[in-house]
Order: sequence, then structure tokens, then C-alpha cells
Amino acid sequence: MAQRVTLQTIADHVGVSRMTVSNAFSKPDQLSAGLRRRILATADRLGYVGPDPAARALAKGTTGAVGIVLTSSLGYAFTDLVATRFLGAIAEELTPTGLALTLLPSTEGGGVSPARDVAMDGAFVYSCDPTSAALDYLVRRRLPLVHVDQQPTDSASCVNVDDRGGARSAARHLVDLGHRHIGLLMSGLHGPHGLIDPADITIDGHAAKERLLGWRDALDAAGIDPIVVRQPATDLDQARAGARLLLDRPDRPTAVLCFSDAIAETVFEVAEDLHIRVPAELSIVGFDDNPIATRLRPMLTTVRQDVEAKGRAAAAALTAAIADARSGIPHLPRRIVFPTELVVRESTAPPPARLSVTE
Amino acid sequence: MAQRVTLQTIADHVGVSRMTVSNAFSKPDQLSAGLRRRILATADRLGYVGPDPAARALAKGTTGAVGIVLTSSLGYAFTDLVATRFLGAIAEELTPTGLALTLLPSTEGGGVSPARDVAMDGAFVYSCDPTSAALDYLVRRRLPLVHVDQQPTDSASCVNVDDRGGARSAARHLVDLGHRHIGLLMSGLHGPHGLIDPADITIDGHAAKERLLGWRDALDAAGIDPIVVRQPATDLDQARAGARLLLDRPDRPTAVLCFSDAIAETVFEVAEDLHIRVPAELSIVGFDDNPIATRLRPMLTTVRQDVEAKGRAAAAALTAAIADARSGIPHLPRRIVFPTELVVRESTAPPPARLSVTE
DNA sequence: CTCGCGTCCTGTAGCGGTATAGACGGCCGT
DNA sequence: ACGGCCGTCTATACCGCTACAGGACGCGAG
Repeated sequence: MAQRVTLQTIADHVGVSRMTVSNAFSKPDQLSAGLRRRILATADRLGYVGPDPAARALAKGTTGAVGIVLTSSLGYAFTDLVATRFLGAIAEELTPTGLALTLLPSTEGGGVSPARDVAMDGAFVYSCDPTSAALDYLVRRRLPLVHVDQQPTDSASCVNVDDRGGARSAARHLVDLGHRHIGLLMSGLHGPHGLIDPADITIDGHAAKERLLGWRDALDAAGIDPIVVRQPATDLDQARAGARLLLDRPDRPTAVLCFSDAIAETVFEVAEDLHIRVPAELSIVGFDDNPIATRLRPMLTTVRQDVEAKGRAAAAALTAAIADARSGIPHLPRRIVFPTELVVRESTAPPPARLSVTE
Repeated sequence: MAQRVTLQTIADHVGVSRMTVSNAFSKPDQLSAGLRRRILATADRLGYVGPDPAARALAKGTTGAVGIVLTSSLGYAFTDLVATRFLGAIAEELTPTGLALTLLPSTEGGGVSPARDVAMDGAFVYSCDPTSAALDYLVRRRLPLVHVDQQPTDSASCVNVDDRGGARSAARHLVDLGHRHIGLLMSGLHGPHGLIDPADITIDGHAAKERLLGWRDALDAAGIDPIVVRQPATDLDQARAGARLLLDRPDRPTAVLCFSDAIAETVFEVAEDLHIRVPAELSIVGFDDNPIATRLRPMLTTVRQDVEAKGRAAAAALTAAIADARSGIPHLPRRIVFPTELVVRESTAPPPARLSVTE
């Protein structure tokens, strides 16, 4: 096999030092234009594309890529429009900086854990299990980090949305409409599924925790004790089973608050199956303002968050953190919280008049 | 600032050679269990996470990450369910191998082009401009490559679906229903938009080219000359304008073949605006069998492709190519083509009876 | 007793770049 | 004529790790 072409190969051919060839590629102002042209020409002739990224990474200490750890199931994360729009916004914002985005599975594969073993200049931590080993590696590597939709930390920049406030206004909206019998539909990969005691809910994510708190802020204030169901996020059939648990019971709630619009959609489907009219007999509120919200009929009342802004802010925070780390400036972590906004559409209405309820 | 902890630091503390410490991390069977425990313990005490990925990449020649170049606009790619499901399948399939997936913008940013400057072990090329500089870099770097939805090459593995066959059966379906006046709705970022002469269509992607060929196979055979409109893929409003161009004209076609289900959706919307009944007055056929196909009312007749299988096959092909490259075996490129299947649902029907047409 | 072999550990030589300091000639101002 | 400075190019020392070729030692077989 032919010897690999390196800077030295080119240097020998042109008759200059290796350093000069390096400069021809990386510091054009360090040598005369004529020589540079000659070097680049022979480099091209020899099939040399550019300085080897791995070697450059070692020598310079920068890799040109940042990572992002997501929830355990990458496959699932990619079916969720909210997550993908966020990712897209990050990628888009990163493009002009020349940084690539590396998707890091939080699990180990073949004895290697990407969060520990892949070279990168910094990373995002996006709605991922705070106890995961991947996150721990990232922290111990002292990488510039930005947490998104995570429990805020002091040590790194955090980007969040006002989940609690949004959830609170969603719940208040239902209360104001007159609902007193309300179901909460949570979602999560792990942990208990099905009907749940609202007291001892172990919620996975920070966002879930906050949204639940927000709902209960408003519900507690109105003296309402919700029925809580937790459904798995991955399997659509199982998810529908969760919704059915809430709707297919004698004391069916007149309104459901959903952890996300995707979940709200399953409620729509189950309601249709059960011939429950929305919103006449059942009000449904989502969260996120996913594009599907306006595609549903009736259109979904939901809580809007600007995931694109979240992505852009996260990208900006990370590039800033990386720049500070390079220049040796002690980085001042940012704490960004985006507002949420209740968007009332067609899926909520006053509860049906209670005709034959003896009380 | 404290000196960085390296293998040597640990070696000095424990009183062994640096090589032994390296083995403690990378080749556990090369030293006694006791010593290894001691080394790992002091490493942990010193805050050492593991061998530096950049240095290891240089020494070993592997990085633990593979890249993927997508269409120019990463942000757009992430709003498309077909693309994201494909990405998800790749990521999922890669996870157990310990490989991370790096998203490579095909454009340059800040003087660096990730496809040239980011270290990786191989890469996917997914429905991206074959003349792009990014692709050229990848090829010149001699990286193991897998092309997906691209014009097949001899030099690398290719994964495709039978776009042409699927399009052909879609068009034939309309012909069989009795349609003679058919519109074609293409999509593309660049190039001419609006009404287009079917003769000189410059299509971006390989898939687009194939689908067009398939449609015309069936249409030509029936002696039908379609009306062709090409709409931009990014902007939803502009996309709808494209659909309107087709529907809002005196000789409106009785059926539309769409490049994708996402485009078909815009046709639904425009048809609703124009009070055109689907399928009574207008038949619509999509492509991909995107999840939205079954959410549309009436449910969309479309051509199914299994994007998840495509993703898994691509991942398998790339890991195989990388393994071969490592072992020095000359890699035998694979050529994989997945079948497509017409799924007839509710959006297609015979054309309306022509009442007052003089012929 | 010696040879051969396996286990466990070490020393050296890279991997392919970049940082940094300095060599060298020419041009400037004085 | 001379010191200083700028524009170019070079020499050397790493960056942190792994491959590879041994060396030392213990043990069973001949």
C-alpha cells in the first residue's frame, strides 16, 4: 500500500519545511502567495485533502464538533417533532460556526461510551436522565456544557422554558371553564405506568416535574384532586391504552391535561373510538404547540413554547462557553428561561351540564 | 492552572509505566486484576476519566464517530418526518456498535468545512447534491462511504428504494381509474419553480429523477401528457402556491401525483380552500407513506417505502465497510434496493364524469 | 537442569499535526 | 553606514496515546 500523504510528503516534494506546508493550509498570511500556490498545487496533485483532523485535534486541542446527549432511545427522539425541531434549530445555528453536531447515545455500545470516548469541544445535555453515566462522563471531562430542559445547575449554562407557568395557565383555563373533574396524562419511558397515585409520582424529566407542579398549582388552588395516568412514550398502542384508562371509566373526567401534544393526539383517537365528543363532552389541552396541534380537528388548545428559539439560544450559549474556555476566561454560566403561552383553540369548552348527578 | 492529568501522571503515582496504565484502560487482559484495580482507583482519585479521545484517535486511527451529510439546510431536514425517521433508524442501529453519528452541514462555516475537517471513521451521504464540495472532500479523504437515495456509484455501497417502480404503479393506478388529465407536483430547493415544461426538468435529487421517470413510464404508455409544477420544499406558503398553480386553472387536472406525502398535504389544503372535493373531484397520490398519510382525511393513497429498513441497512453497510477498511480487505461495495408498494387508501377515485366536454 | 512457553510489565518509536522561538535578508529612517 | 523591523521560512519540541518488540520471571515438561 502506498505511503500515506502527509505534510512531510508535500514538504519534500516542494522542497520546503513541513511547517511551511502546514502554514499554507492553516495560516495563509504566514507565507508568500506564490509559494502557497505552489504548495497547494502539489498537495492537490498528490491527493492531499487537508491536514488530518485527528492529528490537528490533538495538536490544537479543538475538534470542530460538539456533542448532544439525548434520552436513551435515539430512535424515539427522532419521531418527536418537538425534539427534531429543536435539533434542527441547533444544527442550523451551528452551521455558520463550522461546528458539526454529534449525536451521543447515552448508553454504552461495544464497550465504548461515546460521551467518554468521542472527541468534542463541548456538548448539549437535552432532557436526559440526570443520573446517566453519559452525563457524568461529560462533566468529569470538564467539557463546556449547556443543559436544556434539565434541572438548572450552577456550573453550566442552562436553557429552559417556563414549563410550570405554562402548565399553570393551562390548568387554570380548564378551571375557569368550570371543569372540576380533571385527568392528567403524563408520559415517560421508565417507571410506573397506568393509574398513579398523584402523591408519589416519580417523574423522569425536569420538564415533566415542572409541568406537573404547574398543573397542581392551579388545581390545588381550586381544590381539585386530579386523576393521574402515566403512559409509556414509545409504543403508540400502549400510549393509547393509557389514554383509554382515563376515558373508559365510570367517573370519566370532563377534561384532560396532557404532557405533550403528541399525547393529546392519542386522547383524540381514543375519544373518537369511544364516541366522546371533543370539546362538548371532553376538553383536551396539550403542551408544546407541536405542528400537529393545528392539524387535529378540533384544533388543539395547548401551551406554546418556542423550541426553535430554545435551540438557537442553546447553540449560542455553547459557542460562548467554548470560546471562553479557549481564551481561559472563567465562564459565567447563563441562565435562560423562555416564556410559554396558552393558546386557546377549539379543543376546550365548558364541561357538559351535569344532568343526573345526585350530590 | 493545574497540570493536566494524563496517563503519565497516573503512571508516576502508581509507580508503573505509562503503557501499563494505558493497558489498564484499553486492554484489561494485559495486566493482573489487582494492579488494574489499583491503577483505576488512582486514576479515579486524580479525576482521570479515560484516555483522551483526540490522542487516541491519532494513535489508533479510529475516532468512534461516523458522519452524515444531508441536504444543504439541516434545519429543513429535521422538519421532515421521512428524513428524521431515517436518521433515527441509523442512530438506533449504530448505538450498539458504540459509534456516534455526526451531522455534517454540507456548507462551509467560518472557513472550515466539517466534511473536510472533522475526524470520523466513515460517512453516510444522504440525498445530497452530488456536486457538493462536502461530498467531494469525503471521497478524497478515502473514507468508507455509504450512499443513500443517491445515484448509485461503483466505488461505495449504495442503499436505494425502487422509486421508479413505485412511481410507475402510482401513475398506473390513476390511469386505471380512468384519469387522463394528470398533474405532477415536484419539489426542490433550487432550480426553477412554478409551471415547468416536462421536457427540460432539471431535478435535484436522484430520487426525484427516478420518481419522475416512473410516473412518465406509465403516463407515456397511456399517451398522457402531464402538467408539471415544481414547488420549493422549504417555505410552506410558497409550497401551497405551487399546489394552487395546479388546481386553480381552467383545465385543472383530475388527479395529482406528488413527490412526497408532505407535498400531498399542501394539495389537500389548497383543495379544501378551493372547495374541491377529494377524491370525488380530485384524486391525490403521495409518496413515502409518511405517518401523516393516515392522519389526513380522506386518508392518502401513497407509495410506501420502509425508511427504517433503509436506515438499518445503511448503518450495517457502513459498519461493514469500516471493518473491511480496518482489516485491509478490499471492500466489496453492496448495492441494496428496497421495494416500494402502492398503498391505495381513500384519496383516489375515478375522475368525475365529464358532462359538457365536446370532443 | 534446562528449555520452552505463558504471564505481566516496560521502553521506544511513532501517529500527523501545531506552537514557538529564531534565522535570515531586505528595506526603512537617520 | 547602521540598528531595527517586517516578511518569510525553518528547527525543535511537544500534544497524549498506542503498537510493537522485547525482558523478567515462574512453571511444567523433557
